[in-house]
Amino acid sequence: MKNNITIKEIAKMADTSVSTVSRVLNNSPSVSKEKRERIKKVIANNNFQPNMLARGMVSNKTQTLAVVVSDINNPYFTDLISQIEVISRKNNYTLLLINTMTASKNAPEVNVQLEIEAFKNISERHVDGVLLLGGEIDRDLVDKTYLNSLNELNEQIPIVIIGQKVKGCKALFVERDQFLSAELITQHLLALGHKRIAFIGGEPGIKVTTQRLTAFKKIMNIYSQIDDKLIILNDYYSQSGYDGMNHLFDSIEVLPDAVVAINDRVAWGIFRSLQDHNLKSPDDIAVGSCDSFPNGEFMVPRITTVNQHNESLGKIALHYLFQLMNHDVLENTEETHFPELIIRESCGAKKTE
Amino acid sequence: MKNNITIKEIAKMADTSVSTVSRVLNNSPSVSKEKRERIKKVIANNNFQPNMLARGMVSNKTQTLAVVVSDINNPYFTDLISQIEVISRKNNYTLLLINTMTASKNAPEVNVQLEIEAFKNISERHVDGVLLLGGEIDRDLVDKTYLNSLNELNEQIPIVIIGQKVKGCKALFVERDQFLSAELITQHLLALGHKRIAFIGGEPGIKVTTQRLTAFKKIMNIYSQIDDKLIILNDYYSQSGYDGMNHLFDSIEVLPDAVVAINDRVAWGIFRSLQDHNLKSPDDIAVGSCDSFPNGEFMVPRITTVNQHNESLGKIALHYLFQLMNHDVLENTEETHFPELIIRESCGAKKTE
DNA sequence: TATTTTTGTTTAAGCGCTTTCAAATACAAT
DNA sequence: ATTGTATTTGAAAGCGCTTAAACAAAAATA
Repeated sequence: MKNNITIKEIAKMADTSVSTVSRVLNNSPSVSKEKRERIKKVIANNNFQPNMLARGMVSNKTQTLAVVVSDINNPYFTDLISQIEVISRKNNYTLLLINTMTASKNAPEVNVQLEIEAFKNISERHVDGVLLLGGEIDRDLVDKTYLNSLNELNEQIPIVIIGQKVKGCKALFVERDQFLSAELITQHLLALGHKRIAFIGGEPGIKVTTQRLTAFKKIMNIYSQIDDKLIILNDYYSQSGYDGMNHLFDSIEVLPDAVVAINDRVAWGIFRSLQDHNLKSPDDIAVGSCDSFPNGEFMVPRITTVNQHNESLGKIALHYLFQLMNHDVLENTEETHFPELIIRESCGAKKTE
Repeated sequence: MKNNITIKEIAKMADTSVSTVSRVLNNSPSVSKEKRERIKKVIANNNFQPNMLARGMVSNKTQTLAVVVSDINNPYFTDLISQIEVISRKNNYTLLLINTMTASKNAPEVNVQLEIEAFKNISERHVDGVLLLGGEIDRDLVDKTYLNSLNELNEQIPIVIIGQKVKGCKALFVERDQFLSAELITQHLLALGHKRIAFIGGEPGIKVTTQRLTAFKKIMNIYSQIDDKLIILNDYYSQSGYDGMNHLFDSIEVLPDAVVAINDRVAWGIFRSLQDHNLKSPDDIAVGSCDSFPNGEFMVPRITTVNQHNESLGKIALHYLFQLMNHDVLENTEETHFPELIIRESCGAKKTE
């Protein structure tokens, strides 16, 4: 492995001092034109790359953002990350990626420990900012030790969390309205004449699930009634939708008219289960979802779902993070998006009694 | 933002020298038991985290691996990354993520430039190793400047590439057999009695596509014949499959018996197109794919595809990377996996003439 | 008791940069 | 020539850590 050339050697070759070279590297003004040119030439000829560690030591800036994500295999998160990556790169930041896999059902203590270690790691690395996407913070009851550790990191480095606000957490939150999304799809199904509606998917004890389920129940209580046997939680994957729907077939006498899935992937599993029982959506059972995933328009049937405008979520989060990093007074972005119903096929047309 | 405590202050508080504190941090032997305990206590009480930048400066180790990936929204890559992340973390490495988005069809020069800048960034950051997943390296004709830049980085930092070997590239390659995967699915379709077979998806000029297409043609030439009008390349997404199949409906008099899709996502688009034309797979047109994606078993119809054993690819790549980083003599992993046909529903049963 | 060896500790140099401060040079105005 | 001012430059300190080398104290050997 080749040793890297240093600023010292550049200085020697350009017959000047280290400080002057440093000045041209940082575009400091007070360097004479000819000297600047000469130094630049030497830098280019030798393909010199300043060592960021050394720079970071003195400037206290690493040009690095940490992204802590609970499940990098979830398209919702990768979508966010790719947004974040592009904007970061444009602003000269590189991402440190930490996948805490909280979504996989480890024992809660394990997950907590994993994330706390991530915070420690981040602290040691002196990144300039932190983005937290999902994980322990999403639980209805956030672990106390965890919260302390997060707040402690927040004293050192600004943190922006994409998720639902947590009491006692001092980081900045960027929220989506999880209630409204579930309300929209439930209302839509009711408006189409469906009465007996199931709710499938999502993990108990996780805020998103709790909030969507609460909204579902609220709307159902107003316009119809709830059958608790039709509520089946588990997680956010297709398997969960498949198992959930199969369970209904196995355990219920009267099937529901419609199903609300926690997201499109769960809906996918539900479609598969329906097909296995020679039933079709929407003709036999309508299916709507609360969270639009890519390629929903190619599903069979094309899925009716709720778009949560994830496309600008990363941008907003970074907007705030950069402001925190600059110690700016926080200034609102204009981008407040409301969830939006995407009507396709899977809920069917108006049902005539 | 709180200032971090330093080793110097710890030393003062523990009434000892900086070097002794450093020794207990690094588990060096020659520290008396009582002093070690005392120092450890002070460290714990003050929640001291050694500054990794400073450590990196002197040790020339950053405990960081760079992952350069061309499309983080592609489940194939996120799957790899999550494997890589887990193993790295266990070995005390954190990932620097760079998404070059080559998969999006920028002008080639733009992509090349983007990756070259990524290499520069990586070089500045003095990471300990680099993993390259897709991108420019996947082209049939790799750009010369790009290759130079990659080789140059490789002089400084060990690089492992998951992809097809490139002549003149000095990094280490971990390959999958792209020919065999396409052969398997093509043979399977032929064995079931299908004769007129289309090939949809993939990007021209990209190695994976070229190799799979070559294999497809080879097998077709032996057992049947090729109709060039049935070969439609584009990219790797569902839209591409949808458009491709629609194009066949619009432009061809005699539809094919079967289709080979470049991957499951493209197949998904094909299914949607078939449905739009009131056709069904496998009954009307059989569809097989070369590259298994998660949840294929929930598709309607359940897709017959080829498993390329991605589940151990990341592990193997890291195995080699760690060896390179240790300047070990390269030692083979025992894990040579061959692609494997997963027979589900979408190719149908044996066709009777 | 003197001498060597072992063990524990500190001092100091240095990793590659940035930045302060003081010195040197240039130029203009007197 | 003399002074004042503005512009360039370089020496040196320091960022937080590791580590080689020097030193001191304790233990082992003669």
